[in-house]
Amino acid sequence: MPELPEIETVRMGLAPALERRRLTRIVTRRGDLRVPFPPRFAERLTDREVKRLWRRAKYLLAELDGGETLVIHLGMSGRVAVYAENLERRLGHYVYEPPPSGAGHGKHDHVVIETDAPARIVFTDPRRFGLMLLIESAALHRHPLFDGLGIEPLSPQFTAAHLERILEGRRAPIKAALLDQRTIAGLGNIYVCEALFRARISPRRQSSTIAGSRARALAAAIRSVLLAAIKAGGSSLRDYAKTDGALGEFQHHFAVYDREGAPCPRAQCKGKIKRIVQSGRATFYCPACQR
DNA sequence: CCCACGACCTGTGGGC
DNA sequence: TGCCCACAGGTCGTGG
Repeated sequence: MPELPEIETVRMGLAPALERRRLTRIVTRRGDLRVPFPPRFAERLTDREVKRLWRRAKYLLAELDGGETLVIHLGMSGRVAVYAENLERRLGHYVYEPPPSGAGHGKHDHVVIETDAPARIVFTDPRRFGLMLLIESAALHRHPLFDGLGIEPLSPQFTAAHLERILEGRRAPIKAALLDQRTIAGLGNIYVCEALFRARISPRRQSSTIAGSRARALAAAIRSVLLAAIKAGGSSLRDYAKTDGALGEFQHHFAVYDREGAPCPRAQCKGKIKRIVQSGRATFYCPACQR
């Protein structure tokens, strides 16, 4: 479920159970996800306190006392569920109360973390493209996973001028450039398609031609689609997005994604949504109003 | 450096 | 009804 708005939704749902809480018990059910768990993973987490939970690109980052940060990526199919007992008023509205006895024992439940909230956090990932790492907090920005990442699209530094500069001289189609995490951090297939639609820009357009008013439209579209998706609790396709098990709602607001053949939702436009493949991934757009 | 593509893994939905 | 294959929110390594 995992682009920036979904990760941000998970972060907000997880924060009450993690921030300023102590990790009391960690269980891993296998040796690896996309990469092996770090050596002595459970021991290094046990009895640590989470100072803050933040996000960079599509990574969730739990900064621990003791100088390390727990890095979590959800890959394609990763999910996080929070089970908290009798904490409704303090923690928000968790639907699982008390936790079902089987919680954390599903076929693809790979990691279970308990905290003194008290809460049980279950990480599920059928495809195992996700990862969990421990990295020294002070060295995070120099770590290979993070040092080449592009700008955060919701930061004040993300402007049309910045966008124009990072697309300068690039020959790849704009769809591919926006998917590249070194250009902008956090966009994925859904929100790139949706942002290009909002900006009326063809996904096939050469990146370097996006300047001036087009850059302004695209920067604004990226920001607006991400904010709208976060407000809606992210998008739920086959799975649920939120830590309380409820579905995100933004999939009901897709203009183009997974809507091949549907009429273009833009007023006055007579176009029909088309599906093409770019660098191996599906792209959806309206050939009539996206240029 | 820049870009395209296949690989990684499991589940599911649609077509026959 | 059942089978098979194409495809799925992301990265990463390789090769041109």
